[in-house]
Amino acid sequence: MTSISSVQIRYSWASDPMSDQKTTSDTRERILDVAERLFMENGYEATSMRTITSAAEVNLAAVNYHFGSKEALLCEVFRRRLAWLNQQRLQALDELEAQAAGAPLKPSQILEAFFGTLLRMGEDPSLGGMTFLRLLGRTLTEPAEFIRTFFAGEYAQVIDRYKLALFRALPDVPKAEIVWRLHFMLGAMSYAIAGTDVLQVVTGCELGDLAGESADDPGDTALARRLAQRLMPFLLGGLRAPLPQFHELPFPSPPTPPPRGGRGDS
Amino acid sequence: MTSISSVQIRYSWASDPMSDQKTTSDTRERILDVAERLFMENGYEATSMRTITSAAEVNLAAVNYHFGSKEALLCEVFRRRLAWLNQQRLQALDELEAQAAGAPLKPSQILEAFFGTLLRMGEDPSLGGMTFLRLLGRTLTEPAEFIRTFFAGEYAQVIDRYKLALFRALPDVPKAEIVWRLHFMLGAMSYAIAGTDVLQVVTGCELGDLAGESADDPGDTALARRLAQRLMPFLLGGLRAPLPQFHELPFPSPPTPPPRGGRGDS
DNA sequence: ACTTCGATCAAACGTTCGTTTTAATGTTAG
DNA sequence: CTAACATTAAAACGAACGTTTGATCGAAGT
Repeated sequence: MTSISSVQIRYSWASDPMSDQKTTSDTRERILDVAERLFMENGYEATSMRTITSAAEVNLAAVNYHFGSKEALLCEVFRRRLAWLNQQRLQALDELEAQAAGAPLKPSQILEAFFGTLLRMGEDPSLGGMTFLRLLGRTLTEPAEFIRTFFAGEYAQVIDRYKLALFRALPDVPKAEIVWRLHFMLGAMSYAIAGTDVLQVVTGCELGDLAGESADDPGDTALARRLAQRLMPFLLGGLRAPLPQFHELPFPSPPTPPPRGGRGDS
Repeated sequence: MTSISSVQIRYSWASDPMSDQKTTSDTRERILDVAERLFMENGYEATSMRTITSAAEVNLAAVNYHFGSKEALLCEVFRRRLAWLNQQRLQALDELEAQAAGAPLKPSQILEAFFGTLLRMGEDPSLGGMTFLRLLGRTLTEPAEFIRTFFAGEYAQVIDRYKLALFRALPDVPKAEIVWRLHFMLGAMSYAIAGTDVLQVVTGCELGDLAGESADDPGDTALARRLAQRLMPFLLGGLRAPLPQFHELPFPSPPTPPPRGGRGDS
């Protein structure tokens, strides 16, 4: 219910008639908002242009006019949020490192800067709220080529910075191990967000009980805050878990031939 | 290349002409094998019936004849693996509890029974190997209704048993907290598996270096083993992490401002 | 030998997809 | 007023989708 009334157009030109950016019609923003929600609810492939444009109450051709294609629409849905998010993440790391004055940061500080920045987006509906967080978590596993290359470009810089910060924060942990655990942490967070209604069924609906009612905004906001409180200790515990003891292969230094080669019947 | 020659049909009737099961044509199995791989590579929606049937070298109508619909095909792809997997999981828990003689199990034992059983499937190509594991990880976030209800039914029993085992293993931890962390662990594992080529790009391809060459079977087998060695300590560390201290809101009461972080760690 | 029946086949079904085209609209500048 | 422009509207495009149909094949069954 009330599916369209929550669009809340900004109308910045109404209070700022001097704006020279009248070319940016609100059709664009309305398409982006609706596409963000529908892509989250149904997935990219299962959401048709006609569903998007009719829900946004715009013409079918509007998407191709403003964005060029359906693929470009999805990328733009992410770009307008990820640009801000990853800039915030870099800025948060900058401030932490400046105030540490050369000393390595604490792992908890790094995780707070990376994951806390994201989870705080889930509390702010004007930044996409939980809708965007869920969409992000679900889309990260999409196998489509253009999505993977898009995310690779958007995340390359921020991941590299945080990786180096973790290397310095945990000098005794092998770098490969840190990369693996960064991988695990990203997965735990993405799934926890994306699956709040998928794995809830699996885990017996107890998360749903804790998440409060299914109201549009306050429920999601509370969920984001509660999720952050639960997730951060888990991630920190996993990151600092005792290392696995290897009988062999701490790193692939020797050009090890594939064990049990056999003749390839491929 | 050589995409079809790796089907390796069994031909059990060739050496066992007494088999009364001639009705089970190998067409069924060939469709399931090919569909499993293509659904993993492209996702469910982006994989067409024509792609599946032509790759399996069967007629287009064969899927509808043997399975009824595309949705039923996906469910059958999972059912033939999940039935065995979850039965193994229940059996592993039964044996652990029988040998514990009433005493609560150790968390590491429970995690090993649940996640180790799955990860060992990744080492056995006859059980689907990493192809099935990746498909499982990616499909768990699919928003389609029939997929969610299917998984809910397949996982209900095993999740409930393991949840209770964790409750008894960690009597001092609130049950809601355990459910959350079970949620996080499932996510970390699923993403780590599903994203071995997605998040690899994000994390800088160092996991790919560790995973060895891109050979079909030995690479995946080695990856599954290495993944298990890395993942289990992480999950255990997260599960046993110190509990978050709540200054307020064990339930949603006031609109709390964002808590000023910066408490010491370690 | 004829029937039966499950399995496979080619061909077509109607629908929906993303995109394009062409015309009409409203606004801005000269 | 008009020319130029950016935006929206309606309609259609060809292609691809999941599914269904009716014929054909081949190996039991009586």
